[in-house]
Amino acid sequence: MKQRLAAIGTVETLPHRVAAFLSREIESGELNPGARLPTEQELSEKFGVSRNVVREAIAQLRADGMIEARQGIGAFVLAPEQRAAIRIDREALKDTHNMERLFELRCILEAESAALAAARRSQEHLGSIKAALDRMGGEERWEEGSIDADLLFHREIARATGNSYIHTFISFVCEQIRHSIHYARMTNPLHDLVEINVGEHVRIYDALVAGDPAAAEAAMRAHIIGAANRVGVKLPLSKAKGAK
Amino acid sequence: MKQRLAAIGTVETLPHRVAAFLSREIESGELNPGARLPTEQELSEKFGVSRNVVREAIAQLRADGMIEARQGIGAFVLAPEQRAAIRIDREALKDTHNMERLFELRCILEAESAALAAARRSQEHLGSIKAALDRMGGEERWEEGSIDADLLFHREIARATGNSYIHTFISFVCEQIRHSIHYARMTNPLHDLVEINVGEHVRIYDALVAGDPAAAEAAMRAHIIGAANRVGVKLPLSKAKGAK
DNA sequence: GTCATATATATCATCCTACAACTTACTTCG
DNA sequence: CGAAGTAAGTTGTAGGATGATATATATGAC
Repeated sequence: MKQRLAAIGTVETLPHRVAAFLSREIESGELNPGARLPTEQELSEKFGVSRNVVREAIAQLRADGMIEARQGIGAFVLAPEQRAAIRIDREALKDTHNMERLFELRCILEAESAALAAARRSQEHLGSIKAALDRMGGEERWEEGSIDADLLFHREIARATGNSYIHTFISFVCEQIRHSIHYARMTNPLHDLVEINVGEHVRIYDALVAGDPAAAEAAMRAHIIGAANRVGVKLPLSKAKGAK
Repeated sequence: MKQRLAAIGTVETLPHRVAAFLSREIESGELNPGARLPTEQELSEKFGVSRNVVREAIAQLRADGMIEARQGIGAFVLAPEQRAAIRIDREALKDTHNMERLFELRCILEAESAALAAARRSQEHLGSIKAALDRMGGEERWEEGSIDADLLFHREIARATGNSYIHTFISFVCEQIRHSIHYARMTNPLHDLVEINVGEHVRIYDALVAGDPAAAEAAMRAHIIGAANRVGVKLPLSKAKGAK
């Protein structure tokens, strides 16, 4: 009877659950910055787990800069500004509004990055981007493979900017969107096939080859807006300027 | 002799050090994705700490999606794409090149966000942005206060986009830059006073009031390039278009 | 010999206790 | 009244014990 969804190895460990609980309590504002958390012992009693489990949970929050523990005193909630990590709540992404916001962020990041990539790409970069492009169309409709190739295409463009932070941020945002779409398809098999518009990708690639930043940016912007539409998210971007 | 820098309560706990070590080993490629980590016992012996400490360290890496632990088998390094969090190594930011990259990312994020903010800002938003602006100039040269106000100014603009993810990302990047500059000043007191160009901020604010996205974007871009220059980082942005 | 079952082993997951280090508050004594 | 010392509470670390899970080995039936 111990059913297990096992969403790809996410075994939902005890520390993870405790951390998620506390994290939510902080995000929601029940625990304001400066507030002191209950002691480890109180938490372990409250959740019915060992103090060890509580400590592992707190270690997470601490690493993220959400709380600060001071020996002999206790643990305190830190201000949101001093977070040491960005983490996106996947539960929240089930809300279409948040999905829309994430696509908007992605658009901002990728559009300008495409312009940078067009200006800086090397031949080696173009090669790996082309390879991803080929995989995308040639994957004979094996969905996961096409999606992987799609993501790789975007990551390789981010890499071509030569800026590792841009690469990290774009990879992260894309991956969050991928997970979110994956989940949406699990629960609602309406859109059974995620269409990938190869034409849009080719236009981006051509602009990169031509080394035309403005064209690359426009093509990327159009592509992401299109991709959002295809999964049922319409972007309210102000900047659909000079399209097509 | 137990000297302590005590960078604001960062007491350098044992799990933190172990996590940092493993994290570096993964980032540097010594532990490739798919590779198996040493067992918890081996690690505890290697570092001379208890297994408890090792587990807290691993809990961190797990939460970040850097490794995956499977009961009965071991812990394995995950591919960079499946990170669940973005974290920036502050050690790496001591390198000017990385600082430059971070400013470039910030420029991309904030420029377009300023355009969005200009299109969407409410009166309430303008009020809090103005408040930050006033604090910035009026802080009678108390550095930390001015810097706080500066950051608040940028955060409030990000908030005015109405997109919480944009707010989170911009806050995060700005905070990393702040820490990095703070550190640079500690070790190298050459630039003793971080100048804040109030004029640039006013131009951004005026564009927001006017509801002019293009002007807001241009002003923000010019400001960030200027800010980077003032701390000794020159941005190689391709997009200094329509400058002024 | 081959396959299925049972056992042993390795590893992570959790729990428990104990002590050290640190802070705060109280008590005691001058 | 003041200062030093003491006690209690809290986090940090250590170490061992047990449960859960996966792999490898051994055993036995056919």
